[in-house]
Amino acid sequence: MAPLCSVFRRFLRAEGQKYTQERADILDAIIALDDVFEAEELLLRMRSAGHDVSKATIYRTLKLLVDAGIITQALFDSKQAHYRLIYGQEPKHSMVCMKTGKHVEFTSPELVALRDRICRELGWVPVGHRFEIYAVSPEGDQAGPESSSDSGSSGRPSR
Amino acid sequence: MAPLCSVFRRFLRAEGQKYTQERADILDAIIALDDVFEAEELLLRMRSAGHDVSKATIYRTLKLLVDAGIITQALFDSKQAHYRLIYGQEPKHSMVCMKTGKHVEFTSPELVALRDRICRELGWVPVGHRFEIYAVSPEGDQAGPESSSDSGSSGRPSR
DNA sequence: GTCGGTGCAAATGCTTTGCATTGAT
DNA sequence: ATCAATGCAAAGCATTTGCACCGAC
Repeated sequence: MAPLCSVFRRFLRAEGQKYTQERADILDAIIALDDVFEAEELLLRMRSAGHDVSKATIYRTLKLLVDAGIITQALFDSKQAHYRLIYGQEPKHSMVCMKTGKHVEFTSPELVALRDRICRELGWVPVGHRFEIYAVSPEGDQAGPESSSDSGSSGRPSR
Repeated sequence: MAPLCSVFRRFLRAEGQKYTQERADILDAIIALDDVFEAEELLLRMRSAGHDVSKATIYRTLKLLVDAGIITQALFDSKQAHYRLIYGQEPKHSMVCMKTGKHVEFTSPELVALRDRICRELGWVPVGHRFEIYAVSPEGDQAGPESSSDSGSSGRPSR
């Protein structure tokens, strides 16, 4: 089992906050999810697992988990916030399929190196970054070009 | 003068839509802005320039401009949508200062190369990408470490 | 026993939409 | 003339917040 609860607990203590049942349950649910997720989804899964929490608490706890460095936001091309576990994981990034909506996560040390170099050149100190690729997956490609008169424009997410 | 209006016009015609005064004014205002902007900001600037348009039209037109490949969304670490002109420009990315909130734009051909390689390795066809760096700018650094007991966590935007 | 946490419902704030009017083609 | 666009105000929706009660320390 992950040391994540201890990490969270430690973080909360340092902030003068409490480690409650709800917060523990939310963290457990996130670990069980093991993928990119959104607040609503988390709520539903917890509910069906018999661990009911209010939406407000979900949101409040997600914020804490982000601050604790345990999760981070991901998949920004959407109006809804998405999150992903990061603690103890190599930095991951998303590749999103423009045809099927499917997304896969990948890691890239080169990317970090590139980031550091760009920062150095500009005199900034790197803290973090976010990289998202929009592409067409093999499956989406097979599906053949679809309707929407979209062909002329440059690569941009369909939101 | 930019050929942007013709590009937009052509796009609209192809979609069976009309090139109206309002749409022309909005595009002009965006060109004049010459930076990352948000809907509200655009509205205000247009208003003070005597080109009043409704908020609804701003939003509707921004969507069209994105579809036309003329602008794109940017600066995702915020609850508000931000846009940036992209037509005819080298792909730009943002570096955001975690202390001052300042952001600068930069370009990076290496990044595109890296993206293409990652896609190739996974068998996907690249369409576009988005890269955002969170860092501390020289000015932010001088300001010295500030209050919020944040030091322990990994790099993540403060939202 | 103290604070801080939780749930609820109401409030926010950006963005979208329905509808009657206006305007581009 | 026709069909789409505009403006307005109302609706949506994810997220946040105020407040009374509850629970971790």
